[in-house]
Amino acid sequence: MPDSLGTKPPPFVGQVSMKEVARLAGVSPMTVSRALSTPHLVKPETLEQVQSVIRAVGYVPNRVAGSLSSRRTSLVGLIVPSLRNALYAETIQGISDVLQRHGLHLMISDSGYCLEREEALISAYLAQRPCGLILHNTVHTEAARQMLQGAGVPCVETGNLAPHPVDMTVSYSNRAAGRAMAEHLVSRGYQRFGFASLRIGDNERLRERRDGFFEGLRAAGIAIDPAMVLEVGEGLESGSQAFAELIGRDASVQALFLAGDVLAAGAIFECARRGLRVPQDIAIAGSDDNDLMQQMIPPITTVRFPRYRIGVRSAELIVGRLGDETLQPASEDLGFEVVPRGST
Amino acid sequence: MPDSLGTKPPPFVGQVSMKEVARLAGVSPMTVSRALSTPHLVKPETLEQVQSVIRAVGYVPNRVAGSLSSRRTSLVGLIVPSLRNALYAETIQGISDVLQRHGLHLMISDSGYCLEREEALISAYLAQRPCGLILHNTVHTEAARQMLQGAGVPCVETGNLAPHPVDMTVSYSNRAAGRAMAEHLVSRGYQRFGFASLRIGDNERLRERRDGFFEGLRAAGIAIDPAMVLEVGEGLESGSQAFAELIGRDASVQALFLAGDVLAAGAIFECARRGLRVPQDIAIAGSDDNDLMQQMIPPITTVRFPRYRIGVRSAELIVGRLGDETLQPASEDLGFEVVPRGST
DNA sequence: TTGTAAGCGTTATCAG
DNA sequence: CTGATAACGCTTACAA
Repeated sequence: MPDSLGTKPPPFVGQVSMKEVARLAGVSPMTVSRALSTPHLVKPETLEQVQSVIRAVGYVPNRVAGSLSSRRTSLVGLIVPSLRNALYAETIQGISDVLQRHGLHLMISDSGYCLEREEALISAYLAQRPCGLILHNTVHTEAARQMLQGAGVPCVETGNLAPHPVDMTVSYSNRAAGRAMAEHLVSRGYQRFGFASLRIGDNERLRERRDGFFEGLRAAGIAIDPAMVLEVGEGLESGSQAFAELIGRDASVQALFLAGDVLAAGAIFECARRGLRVPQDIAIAGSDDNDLMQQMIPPITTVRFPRYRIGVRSAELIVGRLGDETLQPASEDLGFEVVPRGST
Repeated sequence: MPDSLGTKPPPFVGQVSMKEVARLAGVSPMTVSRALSTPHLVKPETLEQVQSVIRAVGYVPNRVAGSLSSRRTSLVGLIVPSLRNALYAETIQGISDVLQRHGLHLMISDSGYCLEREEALISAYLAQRPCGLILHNTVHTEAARQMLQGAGVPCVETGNLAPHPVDMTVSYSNRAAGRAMAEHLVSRGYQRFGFASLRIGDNERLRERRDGFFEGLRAAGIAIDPAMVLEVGEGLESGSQAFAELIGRDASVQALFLAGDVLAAGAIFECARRGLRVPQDIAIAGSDDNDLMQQMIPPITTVRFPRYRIGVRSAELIVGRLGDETLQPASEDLGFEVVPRGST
């Protein structure tokens, strides 16, 4: 996969090695190593001496060598479906905040919602011997599962409650969220529903959310017309289109659940353009709360997921495992919240 | 900085080493190495033999060892001011897309808009011996500059046209963008202006955009009242507040340039709530185009920056340098575009 | 508190 | 086309 990037004498930072620092400081390399990793075990004067040489020559330790020797890197790998999506940004920030506090570094890639690409990435990441792996996905290829299981690297799956986690999970239940939204809408008295989401494909999270929604409706004795179920692309524009399509198919529809991305906001914009009143003429609910949902006119009823917290807990589980390898596989359900607003 | 994460016998993926694979395949480790990196240099039958052992035992090469030996990693470091911000997401995606194509991996952190934290991150990243570094920032501490210069690692600065790049730059001119927006608004006939941005602090990009705006107004013989210049927090809500504050200070203001984040959209929402007509009662312009700006009612005039392209070109410059170390420092201006819409 | 010795698992190099 | 050998720059383990 990696194409060759030239084979000339490669660039390298280390003009100065630990050995050289040691020589200049008149100590052994081991003492320099200690001065860096366990300064309290070095005599103050020696420490001072070493540190001054380090500063003088601008020595930057080589973690590649260090990692090989100690058999431990400071890299945590993260694979998300998409980097563009603001959705994942919150989680990434949570992960990053925790890792940074612990001197760990985040390696990140996107699978483009493709399981085969995820598999390739997992393999490439394992080659870097990361000290942890976080996957925003709970469905993997068989090969990927095997690699993960065999690797013995702490691994957190997130984005959905995984029934059979490879190792650890931190998430919320998309199915329950969908159900809860159905219950909310039913409780408001709506009877005729429409549903749109991003393309589901391999996306277990969306599938669950949708199925949960249908389940909730069924529980209330309501069936949704298959013609009123849509998959569309990303972006506000798609939300507008989804709205147009659904209302075109059944003008008497009373409530739409537009699950994912900012589809619901796009629908509200479309309503405004058409002069439709929300929720009097039609109710609209979304998922993934953010300040746009809150600021829209009317503000949009959504399901809120604790995305930042999920990032934080995912990273914390990795860090915890590093500190204590006997920690058992954990599965955390961080829940969700239906936020009722003016749009329903 | 890294706090100790336990010192027990560390976890490791490599149940199987190259040596072991070699033994099982009845060849030397070097042949296994070649089978992996330069398969065309290995006799087909030997290759087949080695590959089948690799599959059988699930061997995952250890890139840490490989990197140490070859003195070359496949890691590119990226430091952005914030991971949350959708702004950077586009650029990150561009970088990631290119790196992935070349078998490189992205290490990412956020500096939280803090130069000292950026410095610490640069140092930590250099310790990983990355094959490239991308900084979404052009102003650094003196120590950071020195490290970067001494490191000899390909480095791209972005986010603003750097007058004195450490190595390479890929960007657009925030100053020119500010000026262009001033010219646009002046050309529409507005005379009394207000300006709000996120907190500027060490953020050279925002400072330049603001100064460019003032410069453009001055060039048209227009002065902006210092009381009509504001700094606010992030988010739509802040945009609403900025609007409220500015209009409160001078009800006769005709046009607002809300530079940064989604401030302009927040202002438009506030107008809607107050029943003000845009642009008849007041014109509003923003920066950083995205589909929200486009979908708002009215759609918002903005400056559009080629954020995805910037990511792509940044990564390409790194990759290019890896392939040919004699490539000279490049500085690319990818420009920007004022997108006139209904809000002005 | 410091030092010595022995790797860590690859790849560069050169010989065959 | 294949192999032997010597690094790569650090840390672990043990000794002094």
